[in-house]
Amino acid sequence: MPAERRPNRGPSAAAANRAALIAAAREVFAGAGYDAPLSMVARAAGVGQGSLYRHFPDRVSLALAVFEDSMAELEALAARPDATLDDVLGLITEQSIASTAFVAMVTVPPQPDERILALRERVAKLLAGRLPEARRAGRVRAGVTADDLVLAVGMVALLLAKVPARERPGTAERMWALLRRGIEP
Amino acid sequence: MPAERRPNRGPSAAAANRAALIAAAREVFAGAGYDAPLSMVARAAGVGQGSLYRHFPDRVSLALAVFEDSMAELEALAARPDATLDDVLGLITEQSIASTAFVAMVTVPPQPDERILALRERVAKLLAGRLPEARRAGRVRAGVTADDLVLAVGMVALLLAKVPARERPGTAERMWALLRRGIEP
Amino acid sequence: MPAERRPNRGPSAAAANRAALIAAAREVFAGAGYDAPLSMVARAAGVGQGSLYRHFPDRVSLALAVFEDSMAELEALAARPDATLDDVLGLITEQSIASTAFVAMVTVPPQPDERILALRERVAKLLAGRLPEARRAGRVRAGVTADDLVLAVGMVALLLAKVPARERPGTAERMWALLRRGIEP
Amino acid sequence: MPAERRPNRGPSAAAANRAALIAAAREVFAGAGYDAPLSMVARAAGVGQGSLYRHFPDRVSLALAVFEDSMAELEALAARPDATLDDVLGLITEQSIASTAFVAMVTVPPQPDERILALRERVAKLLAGRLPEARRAGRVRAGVTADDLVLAVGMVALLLAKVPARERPGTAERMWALLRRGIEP
DNA sequence: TATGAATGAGCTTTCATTCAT
DNA sequence: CATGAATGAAAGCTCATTCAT
Repeated sequence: MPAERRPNRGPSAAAANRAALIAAAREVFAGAGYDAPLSMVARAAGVGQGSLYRHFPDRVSLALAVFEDSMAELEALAARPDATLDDVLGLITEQSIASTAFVAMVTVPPQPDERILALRERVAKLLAGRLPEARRAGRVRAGVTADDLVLAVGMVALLLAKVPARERPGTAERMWALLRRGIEP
Repeated sequence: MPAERRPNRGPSAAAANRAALIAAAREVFAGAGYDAPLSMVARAAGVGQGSLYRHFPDRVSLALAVFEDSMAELEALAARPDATLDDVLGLITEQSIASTAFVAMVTVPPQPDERILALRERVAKLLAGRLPEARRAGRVRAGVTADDLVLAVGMVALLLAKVPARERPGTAERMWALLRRGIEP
Repeated sequence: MPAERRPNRGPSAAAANRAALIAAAREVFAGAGYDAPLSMVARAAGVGQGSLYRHFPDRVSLALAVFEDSMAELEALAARPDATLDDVLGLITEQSIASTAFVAMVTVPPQPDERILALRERVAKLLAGRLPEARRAGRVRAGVTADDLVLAVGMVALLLAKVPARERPGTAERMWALLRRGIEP
Repeated sequence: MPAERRPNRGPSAAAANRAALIAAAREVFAGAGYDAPLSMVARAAGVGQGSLYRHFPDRVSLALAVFEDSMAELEALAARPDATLDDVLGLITEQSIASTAFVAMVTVPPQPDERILALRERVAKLLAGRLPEARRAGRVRAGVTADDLVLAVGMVALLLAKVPARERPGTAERMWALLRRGIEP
């Protein structure tokens, strides 16, 4: 009688498990950092280790899934015709504060992983999309590229990741005060 | 065949071992980050595990030794009467490029270790010392504090740590182009 | 040639592993003392280190499992209405001979561990339960407390632990010959 | 410049070193137990590790030297014509309280080491010497042998070793209250 | 397909012992 | 002959990954 084994809820549970894993990973990555043990994620999701590996064969694929939401949110904002570059940067910053791992990983990939680079491209594209208009509006200097912005965003995210959560808003504020002036004409 | 036991080179090897450990740690920290396994350092130094622990009882004391040189160099520059804030920031940036771990650790301590915080203080003081003059020279805006500079410096170092070595100079250049404008009046 | 990797026998091996670990620990504790390396237990059980730690996260929990049988046996005897104090002491002595670590640990806890102290309490209570009757029967002097008995029992167990197995019965006999006279009125 | 190496005080220091090692070992064994690191002994003695090994090639030989004093004290007492068995047992008990390691090791050797067994013999002989007289004085029952006494003494010492120092006198008292009655006719 | 136990590699740390100086 | 650094073999423990059920 090996204690109480969670019942095999069958294939129909697959989608629910997947969702639970993503939600759990979001929490865990936020709380314990991107390097948290995967077993912690599985436990938090109430799911077996094996299921985690079935859905997400490695840490990166789990992270990608976790970050997809944030990414979508970002792209949704960027797609709105009235969204300015500042709006986009603002949202990224908010996301950095809430989930440093996401922005840092997306903008400054820790390993040369194909899939992560793809994400980075999406961010770059999204920023590039807002850039011409921002230039016209006199918000951005000529020399500043979308790549510069990606790097700046990532840089701030890396910093925020090292800062206690309660100091993040203030720190983000201070760094963007510098960077914004550096971006403006 | 147990591999080849390293001969006991005796006490005279102590100094050489210590130096080898520091050099190896510098490499390893640069390559694999500040969290790299200490055993890797010992291996890279060609030194037994025990010797590493004799010389440096914990990770921080090893790091302090590794970074002492850089710190001294920095303080030497800051002590020269003709050194400007830009000179100091420039040197820190160079150091960030060469040894990202140093600047990142000093400016944005990963753990609240007494000794690391002391280093941070040294850097902050050193920057603060150059600040009034830089303000008088019209190089720095009123609102910018030494703390802002420490954060900025750390932020760039964190970014450089994630970037392949050969892209570091260019990346540092680009980020400081933004930040410098943010700092100036 | 990395030796021969043990095949992963799957979850069905869990119960068997647990039992093997307990059995191995009983042997190892008896042979090498309670301070024996846990890795030795894992090896003796033919089980990976990780499995040992999964089943028993620390030394104490392993010991508790090992000793639970003995404890139950003891309490079963003490619960019988016709059991005398001598019977109980006799059984403890037998157990001391067979598994010195158990009695020594329970009666004279090496560390102030909550769970071990609880075991000690169980033994003390169990002896105390038989004491009044033994006094009435003229088998125990007035001044002798249950605590005295616990100490005496532990003391003998410690001694037996240091004595080669084949000399244990005789040694126990001799020591109890002294102690019994000390206990009687 | 490797710090401050203790000067080599030459051969004449040998005796002083030896004495310092014995004194240090006595302290260390008492404080940190018989299993304390030998390096701790060397440090406490202000002596190099190598010197420790020169004087005492293994832990046992160091222990023997440490215990020789106690042994001599014991034999001196036993040699006095007016010393009773009780006196000798009393002194052993005192020694047990002060330095549990000594009595435990001498009376119940942890390993079958020739030299330790010899010590045990000395204790047995010493007790045997006082036994006939104690029997005549009606202090000891006929069946009780010197070996019984050695075992009893060792047993108490083992117990005391497991008991916090401040409880030792009381515990010794209680156990000997039992044992003494067991010994008397 | 889900489960969670099994596995062992790898890391940190300690310490007995050796040995160049 | 003293010194103390060098050495590496454990030991404890964690975790990514595999795999029988």
